Amino acid sequence: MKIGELARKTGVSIRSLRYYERQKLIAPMRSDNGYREYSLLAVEQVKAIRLYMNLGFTTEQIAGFLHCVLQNKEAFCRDIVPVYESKITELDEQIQLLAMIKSNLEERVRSIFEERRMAEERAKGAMTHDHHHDDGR
DNA sequence: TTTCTTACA
DNA sequence: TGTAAGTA
Repeated sequence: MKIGELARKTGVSIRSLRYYERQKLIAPMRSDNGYREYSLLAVEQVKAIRLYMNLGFTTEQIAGFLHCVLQNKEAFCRDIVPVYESKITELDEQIQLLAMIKSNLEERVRSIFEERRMAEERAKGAMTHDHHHDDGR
């Protein structure tokens, strides 16, 4: 099938399909006219690629274990485990970073309300205490 | 009409 | 990733 058909069957844009090829995730043949010719396997291949990209893996990482995954259904791919583990630690780091950003924002909100309270206190105090301001003379 | 490559208001 | 350009 040609790229247009594969795009329809997978829901992936033609642009992305060509990009995957550049990233060595798929290797379609070329017909005489230079058009990419995909086998029927391409459909599941692209779906697998989408799956791993959605899990946050880079195209480079995917290129590494894709073959094994497509044939052995992931269970017997030995070199895929370390990739998963590194991804997990990476996620832990991101979680920590996000936690810091979150607490930072929370702190900002607290200080805003704090300042507001102080300002309101000052305004209330000014009204109760009959302050006579001299005009200078 | 579809696909190809290259390049970017 | 989309899209325009100029082909084959």
